[in-house]
Amino acid sequence: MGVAAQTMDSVFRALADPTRRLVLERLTRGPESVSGLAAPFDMALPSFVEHLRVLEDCGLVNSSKAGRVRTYRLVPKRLRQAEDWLARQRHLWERRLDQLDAYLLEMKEKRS
Amino acid sequence: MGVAAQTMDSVFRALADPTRRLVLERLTRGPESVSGLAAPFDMALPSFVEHLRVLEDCGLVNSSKAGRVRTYRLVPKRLRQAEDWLARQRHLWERRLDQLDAYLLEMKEKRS
DNA sequence: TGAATACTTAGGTATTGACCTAAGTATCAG
DNA sequence: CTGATACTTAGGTCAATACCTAAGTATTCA
Repeated sequence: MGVAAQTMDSVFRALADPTRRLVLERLTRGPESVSGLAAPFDMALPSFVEHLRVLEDCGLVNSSKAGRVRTYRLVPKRLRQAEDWLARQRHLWERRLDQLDAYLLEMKEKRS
Repeated sequence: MGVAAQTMDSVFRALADPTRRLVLERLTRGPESVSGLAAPFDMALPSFVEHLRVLEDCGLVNSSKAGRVRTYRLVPKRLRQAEDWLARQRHLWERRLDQLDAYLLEMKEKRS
């Protein structure tokens, strides 16, 4: 059925940080090294690398090392799973828009 | 342009907990009271209410109190913003599928 | 080979998150 | 008006997160 809850936990958790989201956005322009990814951020390298570890642990990216350079790239699968959950929720929510209508009506009544 | 980063932070953070996701799923069946939402969970009420606070603080739900009963309901806006971010990312990622192809090719080479 | 580069490891601090128990307030039902 | 109900507040523990500095290892290049 659904994706394991722990997977969803770790993916949403990873997305809940602006540094990590910016890294993902950067990677949409192509693979990049650790120092290349770190450059825009005013943060000690070990701290930044920890963000990369979070992204890799949850499967949003992967990496490989050639010589002394480690290169990161996107892995679409997890992001798609997260999007699927959200899309399914939104679908269900919209079937419940009558709730919202009821709420708006209630607000209108309060105002008058 | 985009939604404020802090908003995205708090929404993804809220989604990164299985209890909170289950609450959202429950609310797609309609508004519900605190105790009604809490019933399925083996958790002290104050702990559970804290989850509701997180959901309300980030705008995924709202609540109103009538007498001694507080009722929660979904608010679609934030979820849609989160979905939009993910959809945009996925779109960009897919335009980069050549990266993935390159990676898969690399793996194939390693295996041989 | 020796210095520079690109991470990596080790370990420390401060805040936040997820839970708990105990006790409080506000409403409603009889 | 009294007890039960439905939260709410107060405060405490424990683990995880997001940073840091300092020092290490592994490559590459002159």
